Amino acid sequence: MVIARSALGKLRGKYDSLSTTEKRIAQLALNSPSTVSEMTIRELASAAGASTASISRFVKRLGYANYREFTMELAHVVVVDAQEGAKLFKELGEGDSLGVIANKVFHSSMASLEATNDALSENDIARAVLKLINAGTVNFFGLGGSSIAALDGYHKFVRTSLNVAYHPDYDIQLMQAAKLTADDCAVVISHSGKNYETIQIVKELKANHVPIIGITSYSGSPLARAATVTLLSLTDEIKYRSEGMYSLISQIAILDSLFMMTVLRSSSRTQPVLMHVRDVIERTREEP
Amino acid sequence: MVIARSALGKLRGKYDSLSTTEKRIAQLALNSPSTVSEMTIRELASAAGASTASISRFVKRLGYANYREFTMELAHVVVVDAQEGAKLFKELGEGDSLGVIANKVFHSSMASLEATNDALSENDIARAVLKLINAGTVNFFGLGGSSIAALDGYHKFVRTSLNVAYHPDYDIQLMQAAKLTADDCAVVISHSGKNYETIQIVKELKANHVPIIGITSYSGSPLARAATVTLLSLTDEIKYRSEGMYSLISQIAILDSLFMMTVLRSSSRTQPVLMHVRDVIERTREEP
DNA sequence: TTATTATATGTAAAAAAGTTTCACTTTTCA
DNA sequence: TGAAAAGTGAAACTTTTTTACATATAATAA
Repeated sequence: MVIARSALGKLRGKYDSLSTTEKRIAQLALNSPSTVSEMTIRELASAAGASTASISRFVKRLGYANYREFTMELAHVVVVDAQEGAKLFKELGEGDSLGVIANKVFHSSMASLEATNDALSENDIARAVLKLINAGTVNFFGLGGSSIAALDGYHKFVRTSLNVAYHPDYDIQLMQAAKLTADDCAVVISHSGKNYETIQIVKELKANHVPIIGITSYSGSPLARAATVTLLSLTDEIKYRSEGMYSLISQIAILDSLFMMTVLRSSSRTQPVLMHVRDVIERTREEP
Repeated sequence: MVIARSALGKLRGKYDSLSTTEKRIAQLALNSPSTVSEMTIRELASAAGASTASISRFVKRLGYANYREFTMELAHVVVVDAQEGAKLFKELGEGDSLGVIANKVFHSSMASLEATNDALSENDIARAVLKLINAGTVNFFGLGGSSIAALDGYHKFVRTSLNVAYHPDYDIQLMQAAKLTADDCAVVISHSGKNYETIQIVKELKANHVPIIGITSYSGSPLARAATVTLLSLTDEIKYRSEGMYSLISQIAILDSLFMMTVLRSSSRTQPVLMHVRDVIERTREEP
């Protein structure tokens, strides 16, 4: 199989065998492929001081079927080049355009999702799902920035057959926690995992032996230690001013996953999945 | 530097506002950009069951000067895609394990972010940021599922020097809308862009000439048409039961971007960015 | 509902782009 | 030196693309 030579390669390769006029044309294409790729045959002809006929013959001699094919390949060259150069934007530079800022934000989010996904263990997920679908009531807890994720969890799960509860107010969350039992399930969300009020809630839950699904970014945090199952919402390593920003998206994606799995449970066709959940749990009784 | 929206981004961004015939054309281009990039206008017309005239108008509507420019950009996409490598996730199979389900959810989210990022135009972002930083008060509106994104917007922007407001209650949102003026700014979030209550709010805002930043997934929706600036939160094409699920993450990422840009404004070191915002706007006065 | 207006779409003519023919010039080499 | 070969541009010709126009269809208002 013959490797596809780039347009510039062909140009350089045949350069010596070209006539004077054709060399002029080739020169133009080699010097500024991007410009030439956008020219019509007439424009190129006049730029090279040649006739359109010469250009037409020129591209055929290079092996292209027609002029359009030639410009197309020139354009490819341009793209590849541009990408090589653009690779490496790490940090947000001071003079960055809005487009670059947007790119950076989106890619940080995507990196956070990727990291979070990588860190999830099937075993933990399975245990979490089992707790959820067997719970009398499912209760979401989250304060400050994490209240958004908690609210989202409520919004999603309220569509299922589960009994769910969430209250934005801290005092009510605390009272709610006091009412739960070992038959219920609590989903506690906290980026840092050590917010004082959140920990008060966790203590209350522990006192009542309520199963806790903790969603936090720090595996060593009080929340992570106290939780029955911990799901980590990792963030992209490059931090801006507000590091909690990208963890929200990871938190939500975790909730999405739990939601999807819970929904699938009710579908009879996906009963096998549920069986599999139990299997996974049986198979791994050791625990962290 | 103006961000180059990819051809696919443009296609996805405008897709919803296209006519039936044009959707057919767009579909072809989205499905096999490489093939289409090599077609003449006639071939594409017959492949799409349309006239050459329609194709010509179609590419102009997308913002290209002529058909050749369009095929050229499609060819670019091909190169970029080929380099990305294969993305092999398809649908969720019935017997999929929990780990696979999680993978799928996360990758759908990432794909949604990618599509959303692709479809954002720097021009639109710039206009949105300018509206925000010059507004007397910034007001978030969102009902149902989108209330979460609205709340998130409030949470983020409340840390800035801007005056922000958000109320979860519909009636209060409506009253709040009635109080705003042309000096304020409204951020209206709605996945479908056509929720009845949301549109009532939009009408109220329009009556008062309040600038509207619309965040929705459908470029042809009433919200998108009414908004001063529309930012599209695209979702991965593969839909599950609840398609709004992945748009939340895109919505949040858009808000993150706006937030970052707004924050950067207050840093004196990044004043150039702001200048650039104005530049971008000056430079691009046409367009919808 | 019907009239009216806007939107979509294809046909066909015009314009633009690209290719080929042909006559003329220059170069090559016996 | 002079025939054959190669190079070139003008113009005829073909193909491709755009635009103008007419018609159909959908949306909107009375």
